[in-house]
Amino acid sequence: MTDQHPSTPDEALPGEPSGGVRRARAALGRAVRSTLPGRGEARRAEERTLPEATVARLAVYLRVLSVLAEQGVTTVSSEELAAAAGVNSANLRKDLSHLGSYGTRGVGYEVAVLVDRIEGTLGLTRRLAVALIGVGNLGHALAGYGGFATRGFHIAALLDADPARVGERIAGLTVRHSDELPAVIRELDIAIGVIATPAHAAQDVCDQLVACGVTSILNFAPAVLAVPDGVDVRKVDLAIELQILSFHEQRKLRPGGPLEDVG
Amino acid sequence: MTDQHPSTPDEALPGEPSGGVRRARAALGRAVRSTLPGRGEARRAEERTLPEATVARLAVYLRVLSVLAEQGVTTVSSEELAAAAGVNSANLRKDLSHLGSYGTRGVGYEVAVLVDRIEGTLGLTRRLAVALIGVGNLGHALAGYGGFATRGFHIAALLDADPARVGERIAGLTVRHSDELPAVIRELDIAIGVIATPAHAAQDVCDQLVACGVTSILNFAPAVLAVPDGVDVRKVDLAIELQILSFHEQRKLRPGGPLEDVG
DNA sequence: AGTCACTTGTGAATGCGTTCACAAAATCGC
DNA sequence: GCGATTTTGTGAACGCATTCACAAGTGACT
Repeated sequence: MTDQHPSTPDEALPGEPSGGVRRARAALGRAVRSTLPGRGEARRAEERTLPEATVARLAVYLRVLSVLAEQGVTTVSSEELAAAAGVNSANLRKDLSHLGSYGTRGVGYEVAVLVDRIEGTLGLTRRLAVALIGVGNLGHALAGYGGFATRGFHIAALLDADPARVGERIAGLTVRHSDELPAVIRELDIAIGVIATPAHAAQDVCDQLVACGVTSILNFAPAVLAVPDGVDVRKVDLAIELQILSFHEQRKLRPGGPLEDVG
Repeated sequence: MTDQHPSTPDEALPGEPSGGVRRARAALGRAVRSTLPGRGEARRAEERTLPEATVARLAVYLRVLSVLAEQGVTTVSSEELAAAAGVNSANLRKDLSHLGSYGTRGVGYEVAVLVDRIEGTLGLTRRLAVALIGVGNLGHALAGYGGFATRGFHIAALLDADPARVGERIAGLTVRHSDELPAVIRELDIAIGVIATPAHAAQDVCDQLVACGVTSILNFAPAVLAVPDGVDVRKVDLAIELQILSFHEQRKLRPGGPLEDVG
């Protein structure tokens, strides 16, 4: 049935559902107060609260737009862009309208403008420093993964608790011991922590990150992390993704499925 | 939003059996309700369509329950389980109620029963065969990643388009050439395809998988896949996860952020 | 200028998912 | 047996997200 599952959580997942960002807010309606200066600025819209689902899709649009830009496309309609991103065009338009009015009726959107706006919105104009903790099987791959560096991020430090791994050079970086985490965070101004440790170590590492002021964490360990309010955790869990697929796989085989309606 | 419990350090840390959660009550009562459904109709519920978000969470509950089971916990309340899984307890109860009525009022849920029900629902009783296409940086790590095999899955084949990689042995498997994909799928009864190729190759591989009858795909390539109805695609995109964190990171710095609530 | 074809931006409608709140079990103590 | 206590299961309320549908803006062409 479903073409494509959104994340989540989210997405969620889990994440949204997927996961999804666990963010704690003061739980009361719309904590959007802010400076509230009369009505003036039209560009205020870009900064205010964006629906979580929209943020996730903006990143997708950005990727598609980059490809289009490379191909020399300068203008794109919501219909085209939505198709390429695998979403409904009305949905896309509403997403973009949250950033302000950057399209031209009858024409479409200028690719370059859109790229700029989205990058600005996602805060990709400055490169955030990422620390990767856990240089095992998966962490090793992540360290070398080009996709990280391509846009807006750079891995600034690798850490591991295993003394045997400390000193190893991976992707131009030397692995340091986990004990140095606080120092590393301060020295390198780490904004994002990526946890790729075994599950049993994840909460510990997480606590350390939080204690050192890191408020954005990407967790690859198969564990549920508890964090205080104000800390964002996103979870990537391979086993869970497979299990979700397994569920649908099973459903396809079963009687009573989409095509069968017993009387 | 999602009500994440502030870092209660003694919550349910895997390594820490510190008092609290551990509950070892004797498993008596009507332990064997499952064979003789008291109300008769409970069987039906397990097959009906489950909300997508619920499926994703079931996988999380399963993981938490496994940890509890290892610790010798036999009974758990929705409140406890929800806390350990990072969700609202009413949400959890509703999720579980979709599988039927397997709790006992005034007592809670039997861990073992719940594990069984969830595994059954997710179709984890049979091990599905997974083919991994693309044995580059990330694919290599996935092949060796223990988390895959741990429950319900086994990687049955590795493939790559690069002749230089064909023949290499990874995690007990020999890498075969992508051209053999159709043969591999038939021979090994592949149910799930995992794509870990570069972005430009992903759609091609996807099309081949679909053409060979695979209807469940996990995509690690940074590309949007187009698939026909009836095919499930789940996407794991590291760059997008980081960009979402980046957005929230930026928001925290801005005036009007969550911490600025003073009059 | 006027018409036509096209596309954005957005109110309204709909659907989905989460949370609340409470009645209905179940157990325990007496 | 009965009331106190606990906890499930669920109807109802709520909030967020998606989709629909269309008015309004734009350019092209005559």
